[in-house]
Amino acid sequence: MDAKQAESKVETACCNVIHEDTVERVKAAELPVEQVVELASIFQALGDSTRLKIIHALMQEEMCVCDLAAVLGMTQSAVSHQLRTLRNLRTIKRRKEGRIAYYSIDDHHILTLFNTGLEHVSHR
Amino acid sequence: MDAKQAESKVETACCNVIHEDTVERVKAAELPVEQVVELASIFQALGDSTRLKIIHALMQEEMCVCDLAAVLGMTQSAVSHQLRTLRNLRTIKRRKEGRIAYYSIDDHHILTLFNTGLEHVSHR
DNA sequence: AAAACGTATGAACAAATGATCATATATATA
DNA sequence: TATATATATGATCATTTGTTCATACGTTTT
Repeated sequence: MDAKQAESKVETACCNVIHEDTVERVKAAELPVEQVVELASIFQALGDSTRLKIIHALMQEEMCVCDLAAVLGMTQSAVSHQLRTLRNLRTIKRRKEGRIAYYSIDDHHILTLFNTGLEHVSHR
Repeated sequence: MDAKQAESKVETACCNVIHEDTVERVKAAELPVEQVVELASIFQALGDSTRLKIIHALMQEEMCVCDLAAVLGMTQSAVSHQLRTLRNLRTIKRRKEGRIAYYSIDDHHILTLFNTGLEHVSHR
């Protein structure tokens, strides 16, 4: 390996690899990119107070947009936008009855995450 | 209640409350704001691919910044910034040995969240 | 048919975010 | 002491995010 190759080997970092064995082991254990990205998007959906409040509300019972807005003290529009976000991620689902849209939890795995996180916060 | 009061009752929403009993019940079950905010910040920390990769790497073994940068194929600076974010949230901790900084998982509740989420991703 | 109502959505904007670059800090080595 | 190395950090910038406003859409009521 000449100087050029050695240089390119560390082009992504400003410093050299210190523990080659560690790097190799950890690289070998790496998760598929798509999996990490999807995981990140799930956590990101839960990473906002408004959306958490919506989820927690729907954990109690099915609700329409208007009632959610009243509970959260927010604009109907703001709530509707966030409901869309959560629905795109298949976290919640919608049921229409006339002009009223009822939302409820769709993905119940989310509840496990929510409760695990909540327990964590409680036990600080 | 006069017209003025009735109007202020629904000032946050563009529409009227449809199910008063539902709104009351859900309001009664509301979580404390600080708890929701803290919960959101935890999930937000996990809501980024880079940070998830860092956490997953540190789940394997303790690592220094340089090796992490090599594994992630990222700048030392970018990694350092994210490490700071995670450390501020007490998710990871730092051990210094000379000029080398070794990071490792601090909050092991995070691992439960990580694995629960991962399981969720795997099952569709 | 017209008006009222619940909901959805696009545009606009401020705030937050994540990466990069340059540089500072601190420790080790020559 | 001077230099090299590992890490930290402030400034900058492009992108993303969350809310608001205005308005459109679809259903119900009058």
